[in-house]
Amino acid sequence: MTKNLVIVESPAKAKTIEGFLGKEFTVKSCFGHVRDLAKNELSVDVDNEFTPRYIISPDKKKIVNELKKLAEKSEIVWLASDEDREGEAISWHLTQALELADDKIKRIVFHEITKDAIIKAINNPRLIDRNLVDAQQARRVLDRLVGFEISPVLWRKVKLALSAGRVQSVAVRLIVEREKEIDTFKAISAYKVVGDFILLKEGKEHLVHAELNRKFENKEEAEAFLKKCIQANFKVCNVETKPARKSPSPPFTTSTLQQEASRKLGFSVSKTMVVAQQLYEAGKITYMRTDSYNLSDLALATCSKEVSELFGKEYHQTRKYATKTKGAQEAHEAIRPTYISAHTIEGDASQQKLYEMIWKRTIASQMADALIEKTNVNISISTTTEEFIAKGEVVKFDGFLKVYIESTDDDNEENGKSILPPLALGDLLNRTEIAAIQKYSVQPPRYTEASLVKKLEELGIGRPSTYAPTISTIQKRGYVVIASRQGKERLYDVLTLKNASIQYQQRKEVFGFEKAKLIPTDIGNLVTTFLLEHFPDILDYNFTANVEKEFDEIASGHKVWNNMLKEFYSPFKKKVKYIEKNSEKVSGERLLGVEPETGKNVYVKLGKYGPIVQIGETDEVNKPRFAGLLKSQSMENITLTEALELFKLPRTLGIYEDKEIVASVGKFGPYVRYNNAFFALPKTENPLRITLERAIEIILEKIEKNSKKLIKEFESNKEVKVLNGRWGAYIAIGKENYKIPKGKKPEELTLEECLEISQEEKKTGKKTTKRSKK
DNA sequence: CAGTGAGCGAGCTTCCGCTTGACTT
Repeated sequence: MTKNLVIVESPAKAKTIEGFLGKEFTVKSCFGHVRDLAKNELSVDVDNEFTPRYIISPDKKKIVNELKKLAEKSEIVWLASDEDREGEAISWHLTQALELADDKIKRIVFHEITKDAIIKAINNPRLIDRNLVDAQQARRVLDRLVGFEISPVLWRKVKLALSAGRVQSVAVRLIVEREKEIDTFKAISAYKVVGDFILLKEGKEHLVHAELNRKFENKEEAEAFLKKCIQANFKVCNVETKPARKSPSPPFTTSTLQQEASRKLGFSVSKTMVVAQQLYEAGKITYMRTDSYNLSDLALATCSKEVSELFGKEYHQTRKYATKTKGAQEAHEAIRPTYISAHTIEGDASQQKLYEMIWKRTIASQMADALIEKTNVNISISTTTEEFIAKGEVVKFDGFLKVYIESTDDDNEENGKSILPPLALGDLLNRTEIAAIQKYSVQPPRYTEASLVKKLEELGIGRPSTYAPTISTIQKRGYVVIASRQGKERLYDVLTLKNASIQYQQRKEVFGFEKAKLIPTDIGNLVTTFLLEHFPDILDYNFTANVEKEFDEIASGHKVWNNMLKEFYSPFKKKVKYIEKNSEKVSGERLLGVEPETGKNVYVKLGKYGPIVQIGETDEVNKPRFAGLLKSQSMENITLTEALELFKLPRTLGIYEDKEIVASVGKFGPYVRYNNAFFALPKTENPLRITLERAIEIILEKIEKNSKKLIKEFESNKEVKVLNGRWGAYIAIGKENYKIPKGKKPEELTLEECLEISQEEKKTGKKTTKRSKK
């Protein structure tokens, strides 16, 4: 019987800490919050001091019971949840859920998982900070009020099952507004001039590449300049060398890890988190949901040793980074390898790549600046005052660059920062070619998942644990999609001076191509417009920052939490009621034109199940006709011709083996139907255009694939099957499915083994998976 | 589950943050 029960949030952490403490301590994890507001009702008594009604979260009942039993047998319960607002609340909820007496609990905190830190924490227990808990309650209740009051307004005024929230609505707004910027963006162009010269020195020819120190607004000016160059002499008129230094980036936080993994490894935000979680659970890295740049003293010391041994003492520099992130809570360390000495790890390719990146970033953060020598050489032109400038860069001491180079979102800086030939004042240069190239300004880039996270973090909106879920929520609600945009072609001018003649040329370039970016949908646009009109304060980019200030005042005891909520709620609720009563339903209806045959109006608007086209008026005796838009179309861009075409569905494509093939769009997207079965069309196919041949191909493929679904069947018991599913092989018995234990080959399973596995899983209480209803 | 889109109105949807497994066209 142990005397001490320590409760932390994460099970991996519990395991590590148990090793540090003696036999007298049992360490358990509560898996985060154990109580919350009930899911399907407001659960806040708004007329009575905003008293929350908490329940034990259904998925935590088991763990709460277990902890309760252990707590009863213990003398002291050490509440060791994270040292931040949520962590403090978790501890307080534990005292309530486990019914712990005040004299039985001790609250302890530590920021790093080292033996010293834990022992120190145990020796310095404190009480639960009720002010901090109240700040969390204010945060929780505010989010509930915002979400559960505004969402129903959207159901009635826009479309069913939509949602609004302090974080998600602002995230969507960012994407919507970026798209607007792109729509209204007008590219302007200027002529950039680059020159190639030859330097003759010591019998050798050296090539010098330089750029003019100004741009020209139009072709005429550019041409006039080139003409002046025909007779000109080019001479080095200034050589300037100055030292510069580059410093490494701080070690990773959740958000910077997501950004860098996206740029360097092409990982989605959620993939990064899944892989990081695996590394964490395997004990390879520290906790992956953090906003702190801090490294433990132990980590600093081992980095110092590692750098010195690998590269020499002169490469090492101890650095501590201060957090500049708004609202950071810094309950953890930065993300770093648990053991710096492990340069690589075992694991799958994703784990290895992500680990290597974390290792390099951590090590580099404790390395010396790179020392660089930058050289600017000015080249005068005898016939005019403009000058060419050649830039060179020489790394004198590589420092941290030996290990790690951070990438940026706009990796298109091409202008050569290379080594320059030995240019000296007064050197004469021969021109080989001077070109004036028309360059267009670049439209703002659409957000990637990772760059959206970066923006949200800058605004102090969302937390490390919610970045990935937020991105998936706004997609699930249909506000945004991840899609690519084809680039468009345009011509640009190139004027080239070679020998004594100027050649004029037009070249083609593709611009605006973007791959896998966040793009708003019609619904995203409509909802954002609606919310901006009626709830501008909540959609304000500073809303979170402002309420955070109030949460801080609650935490410091200068404000009472339910008073803060009262101040917010009274005007807010009034607004909600007013809108319910006075605002019209929005559908984004737009008149496209008239149908030629009938002269009836053709509209596009948001219907109950998504965007639709309507021919005729709603109040006519003859009901209007409707057709849904294709996924690739949008309410904003659809043309009358495209809209009318939609009414050609369903389309009969032809006959295959005596049966008709029909293409159309259904509840689940475009499909072809054949022999009473449905075959979903891949994204690349359009039901309006698909040919009979292609449809047959798709049908045969699917039939082929289905035949492979069955791995094994048993004569004596037809109920039992081994099937191939999306996540590999599984056993299906009637309508229940069972996992195949690791180490067993699906093809070799016998009927007896299958039944045994199903019995086993039922007994261990594992939830068997039933076919989802509906 | 693969043809809905009016209006009536039963019963439903929805937030953010903390944590892991379980999840099967």
